[in-house]
Amino acid sequence: MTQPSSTVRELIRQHYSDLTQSERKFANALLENYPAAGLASITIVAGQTGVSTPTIARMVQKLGFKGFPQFHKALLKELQAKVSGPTERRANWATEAPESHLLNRFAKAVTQNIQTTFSNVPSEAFDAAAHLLADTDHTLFIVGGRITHALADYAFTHLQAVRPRVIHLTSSSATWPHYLLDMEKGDTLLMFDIRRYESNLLRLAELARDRGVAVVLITDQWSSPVAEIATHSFNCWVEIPSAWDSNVSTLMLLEALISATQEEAWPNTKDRYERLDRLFEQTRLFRKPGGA
Amino acid sequence: MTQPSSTVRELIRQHYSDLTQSERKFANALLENYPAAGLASITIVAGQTGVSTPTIARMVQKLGFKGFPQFHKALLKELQAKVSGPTERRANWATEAPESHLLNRFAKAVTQNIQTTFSNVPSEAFDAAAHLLADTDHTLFIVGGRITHALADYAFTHLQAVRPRVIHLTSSSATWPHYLLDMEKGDTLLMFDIRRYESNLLRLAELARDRGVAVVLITDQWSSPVAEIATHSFNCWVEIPSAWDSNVSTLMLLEALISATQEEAWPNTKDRYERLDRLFEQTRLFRKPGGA
DNA sequence: CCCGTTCTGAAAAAAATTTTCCACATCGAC
DNA sequence: GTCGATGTGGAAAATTTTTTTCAGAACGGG
Repeated sequence: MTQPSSTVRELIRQHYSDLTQSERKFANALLENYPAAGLASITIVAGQTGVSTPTIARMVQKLGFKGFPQFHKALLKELQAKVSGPTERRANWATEAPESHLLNRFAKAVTQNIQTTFSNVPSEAFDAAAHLLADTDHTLFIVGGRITHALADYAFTHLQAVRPRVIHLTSSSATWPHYLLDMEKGDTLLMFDIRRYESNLLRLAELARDRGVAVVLITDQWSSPVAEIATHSFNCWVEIPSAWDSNVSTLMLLEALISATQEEAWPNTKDRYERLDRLFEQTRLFRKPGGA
Repeated sequence: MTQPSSTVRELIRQHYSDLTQSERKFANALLENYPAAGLASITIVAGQTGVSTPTIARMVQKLGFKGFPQFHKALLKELQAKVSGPTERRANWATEAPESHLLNRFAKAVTQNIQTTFSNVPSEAFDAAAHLLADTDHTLFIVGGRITHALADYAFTHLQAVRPRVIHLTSSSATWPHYLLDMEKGDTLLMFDIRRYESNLLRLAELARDRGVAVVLITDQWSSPVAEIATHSFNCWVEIPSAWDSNVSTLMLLEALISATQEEAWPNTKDRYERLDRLFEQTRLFRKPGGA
């Protein structure tokens, strides 16, 4: 993928690690509004980004251009090439894919799902659920089904960073009795169950409830039977034109919950986060963050 | 500007009868290559059209602009509007939640990420990557990092349903050499690496490439160093106002890739899907679908 | 906590762009 | 064929944009 005459977009990616904070500010702005954000005069571009003109000038030189005018011309050339290429005249400027491409059909369906999902989240239940997830006085158990196993894993990784006493039940239901042994009144069970609902998840939820455990359920728009038992349950719209279901909205709700949990637990867990950061530094397996 | 809300295109049509021969020359050139042909400097624009600078200057004044810079700005503004245009910015997201509720802030940030991500996917590379993932004559390896492990898992679960010969590398890098042993020329490695890029993933990618394996990378907007090596790489916008990154857009791109893969591989794998369905029925662990 | 390095933006200098002015060319009318 | 009106582009003037310079600020390492 290393081509001599690459697009400005590629040039930015290639040189991104060389860029300074202010320069990245412009790089990000340009990538987010490509190529329009780079086609005005250097003065205007700098003003819109909130940096000075020399910063822009220095950056385009790092990208390999002799000066801003050359950079400007390169962007323009790309724009022109796009028009003469596929004869579509009114094509989306920012998007390369034609309207009917799978990418666009997919984006449309998923955006719709996300909107519907969010419109249907009861905010009190959401806040209450976040409160449960942030309760470090009790243990938090997480479990998912066949497909949602990955989501449970994701939830576990993040919540474990936020708070102690988080346990991920492996998806093999044979091991669940062991975990049930340790569940106590006041604990919380975060559960994922989307269609092709799994009966052993329902059984687990029942047993957990009987032990005084609060159940937070993330399910699909048709609601898993676990919803009857759950303390709080949230519906995510998952349907896409495909043989399987999309979990984008599910992940989005999960992330929102994690975010709320973190916000709630922050005073208690800030130190925890910093310790985790230091631990990663020490292992030297991880590079510094890429940007802002 | 007499008409504040009319496009330059419309202005040209409106004033076309007032234009002189040379002026029409530029008008036609602009309409044919809109708006790129008007976004360079007046000198260049004039040169490309084959007329003099005063001609251009007089014409844009006839169109109602004070000068060429104003005309330039108007074109740019139209271009910019296109980017944010197709996205329906919903005024009220969650029906009941107040504007400032975390849910709404979150939805806003993530929607922005998704849009930008999709705008930046090169459709040819996407199709090519789907082709690689659908190639059942070779083995497909999947690997993720610390956080993206869950995404790799998700990808594995779905792709395994679509095609045979899919292998998920556990996130423990100690076991990777074993997998490398079995990698052969023509195989594909699907890799996730978002910031806090992991150096052992880079090493793995290098070794895989050396063995003739195609690397498909899903990374963040700043690009993992693996991108240098990858056959195809895709950038996902992951930034949210939080200490960690959102993987909603990442999952969305992944699902789109899975969807494309499935579409491509369908003739060969339809039977596989039906067999899988029957197997689930037989285990009796799963209930019938809940809805539509 | 200090020092050296790197980064950043205000302002001046340099280089362009845009505009204005004016002479020449073109065209149709008489 | 001459005249007047209109259209056109070369070149200078006015303006703006781009670049350079430099001093202060921010950052990171010891």
